[in-house]
Formats: sequence, structure tokens, C-alpha cells
Amino acid sequence: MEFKQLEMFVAVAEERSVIRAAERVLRTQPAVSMALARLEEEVGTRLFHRIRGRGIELTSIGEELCHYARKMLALRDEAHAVVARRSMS
Amino acid sequence: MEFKQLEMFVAVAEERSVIRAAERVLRTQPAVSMALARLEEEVGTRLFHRIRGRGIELTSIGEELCHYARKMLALRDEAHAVVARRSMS
DNA sequence: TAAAAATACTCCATAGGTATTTTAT
DNA sequence: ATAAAATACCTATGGAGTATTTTTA
Repeated sequence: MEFKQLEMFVAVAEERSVIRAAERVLRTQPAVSMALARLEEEVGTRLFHRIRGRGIELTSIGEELCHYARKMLALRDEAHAVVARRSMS
Repeated sequence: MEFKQLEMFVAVAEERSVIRAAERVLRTQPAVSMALARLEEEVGTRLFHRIRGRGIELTSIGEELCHYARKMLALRDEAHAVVARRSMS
């Protein structure tokens, strides 16, 4: 599990689309597609329902993971901010 | 910021030694040393006081980041556990 | 001179890009 | 026929190992 993966995962969850998520995170569609595959591989479960030609949306386990993903990303940002603030004062 | 880096960072903080941290996380001393350097580079601040020939210990900013690091790692583990539990039931 | 971290270097794994294929509508 | 995701293939970046150097006590 990597922060980069989590960013892509959350983007796909929110956009309900790999292509749009890819634009948002400034990567290509295959890069995002494979990142999801690796994440699912790692956790050993499907995180999305794929509807070919239509889109993609979270499974219920995916939704649960998505909550955690957001928390982790938020913590990372907060950590950055706190360190940045303290290091300049 | 990567989870791998955070694991190494916390290990060094707790062991107060790059060498011992490296053993603990099953990596080599230079690997850990460079991971710390990259993390410091990224956040733009010193996270440790180096006492050559003696050891290494957290700066006050390092301590603050260490709290966040532990939280992020704990969340990751919790996320794994939750997904694993739900995916088998 | 011993103990610990940093640096130099090399190599390899893999994340990511381009191109293409598959699948559902 | 279109739209979207998956797959194949290739390349380059950078993480990690071995060997060595630096530094302080």
C-alpha cells in the first residue's frame, strides 16, 4: 500500500472513472488501472465493480477502504503542513 | 513520503541507531540512511541530530513527525485488518 | 582505533508510458 | 461504432545492495 496508490484509488472512487481519475492525478489510464489492480492484489479483494464500457464503482469493502485512504492522505498532508510551519518559525 | 520510509523512520527513532533500525526492518544500513535523507529532503528539515560515532536522535520536529508517522502506519494496518476480516466473511 | 553514519557505485525491479485489445452498449 | 478498462510491451528511474570512506570519541 503506497500513498500514490491511495491517491489514485480515491480519485477513481470519486470520479467513478479510471480515465477521469487519471487526468486528475496527472497519470495515464493504464497507470491508474494497474495501480488499482496492484492494490486489489495486495488486499486480496475486489475494491470495484467494473462495468465495461460504462465505468467503475466501489464495492462495499472498497468504500470502507476508501474511508481509511482519505484519513491516511489527510494525515500525510497535515504532517507536511505541521513540519513546514514549525521548520520556518 | 512513503510507508516504507515511515517504517524506517520510526525504527530509527525508537532504536536511536541506524544500524539497529536496519536489522529490525530487514534492510541494510545504507538503505536506511538514504531513506532518512530522502525524507528530510522532502520535508525540508532535519529530523535527527547525528552524533557521528555515537548515534542519532530525533529533533523536536522529528518527534512531531514521528507521532504522525505512527498514526499513519497504524491506520494502514487497521485498514488491512478490516478489509481482510470483511473479505472472508 | 573502534563504532557508527555517510557516500560511491552498480544493478535490478517495477512504476509508468505508448500502443493495442477487449468488452459492453 | 463508441466508450471505457484491461493487457502487452518497453524503458527509465530510483531503491537497495556491496564496498568504502568519513567522523568523532
